[in-house]
Amino acid sequence: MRSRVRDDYKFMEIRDAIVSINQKVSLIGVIAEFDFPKQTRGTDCLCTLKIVDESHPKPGLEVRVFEENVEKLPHILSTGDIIQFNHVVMNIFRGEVCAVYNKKFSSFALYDGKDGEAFLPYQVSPKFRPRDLDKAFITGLRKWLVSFQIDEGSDNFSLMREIKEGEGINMVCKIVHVCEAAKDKWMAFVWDGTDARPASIFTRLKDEGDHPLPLHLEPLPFPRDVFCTFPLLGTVLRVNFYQGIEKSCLHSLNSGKWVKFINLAIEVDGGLWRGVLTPFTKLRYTTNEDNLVLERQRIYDLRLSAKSLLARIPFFSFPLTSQITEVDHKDVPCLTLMDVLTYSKVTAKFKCVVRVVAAFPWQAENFIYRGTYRIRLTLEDPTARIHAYLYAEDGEKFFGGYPSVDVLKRRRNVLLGMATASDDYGKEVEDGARNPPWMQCCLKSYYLSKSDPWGTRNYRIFDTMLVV
DNA sequence: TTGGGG
Repeated sequence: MRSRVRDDYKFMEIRDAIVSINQKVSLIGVIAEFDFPKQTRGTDCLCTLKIVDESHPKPGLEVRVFEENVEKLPHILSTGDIIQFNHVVMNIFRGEVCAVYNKKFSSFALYDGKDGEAFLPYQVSPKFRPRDLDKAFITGLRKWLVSFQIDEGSDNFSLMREIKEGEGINMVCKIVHVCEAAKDKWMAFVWDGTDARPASIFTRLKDEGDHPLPLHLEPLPFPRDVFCTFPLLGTVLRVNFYQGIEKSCLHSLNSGKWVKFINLAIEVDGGLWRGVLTPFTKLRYTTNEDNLVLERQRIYDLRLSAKSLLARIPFFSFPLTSQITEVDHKDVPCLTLMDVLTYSKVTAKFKCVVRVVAAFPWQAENFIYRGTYRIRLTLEDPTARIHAYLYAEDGEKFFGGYPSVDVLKRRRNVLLGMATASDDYGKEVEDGARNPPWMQCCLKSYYLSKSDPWGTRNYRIFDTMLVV
């Protein structure tokens, strides 16, 4: 009897636990992967995590934790943290071995990973009782973890430039910002140094007046000092949280940290890419020395070091086969719209490669108002969107004087990548999604009010000619 | 008891 009590307390290596089906065991391991709480069809909430130790570094053991509410589930701060389970039951579920945490008799304790020094858990379940024995195991795991590299097996991780709509994208990215974008609506901003593919635009230009194409997915524009912390090259993907899981996601997404997402959902909204963390998304262990992280940094460093005038052009505009514009200032290097947004002076001139994703007004006959060109264009590159105006003599230069409405319509259609048709009354209507071509343009920024130069900053296209 | 579905 005495020995059974002792056995109860002893940690089992994962290698031994997986052949102890239907037995109650105690385990301690490093969290290699975890997902976010979901309500089960029964009475409980569930979160699943995968633990590894030296005896079983891959693929790890799944532990399913059932608890009566989200609060009682483990709130994991980071993959790589250490978790201890007492009295979990080894089980076979759908042909796979796993450990099941039973709220009636199991307990857990969560500790910092390899960078931790303390033996005080940061979260424990009510039934947990600490013992001296735990410390030695925590120290051992922390030591082992220093040289541990996770084995990704055959899992495929997409670059930002490979994302497409659907569920189940795996990505390695750096968190560049996390904020409460609106009340109770949190958003993470992630980046891997590559450019997302331009998305088709499905909104109608005739709605542009009342419902303009958004410049960003966050409800309010950022203060400039936040933008200034964003990378200048590569797409920053906005990531939303599936309702109710923010609380368990947020603390594991810290700015500056590289993360691996498994099963990130990808949507397009207003022609902008959006990631969604769902209850089926998992976070996987990674370090700054991870091969996949190093690979992304190499790709980015290579982009940054390119010396050509076109070094910062969008990946998908290369090699700019459709030259629809000609610009003066040919010897000036191209910049990104994030360069433009974060430039240190209000008054400046730039050259960029962008797509025109919207125009207001959209009807060619309204481009000229009281004899003067006045059009607001929405410009996009992989880093940002801005409004830029085509005004007066700059419009004249752009459209080559004052051509007939038919010629203007044709040029607009090319510029915006749009098809039009006529309705039963001969009225022009838009036909289908738009896929605008890339164009080079010169941009100048200026202010409207000297008393508030940053608050009234505007952009205009200049020295640019449409040649279609 | 509960447990991703295709």
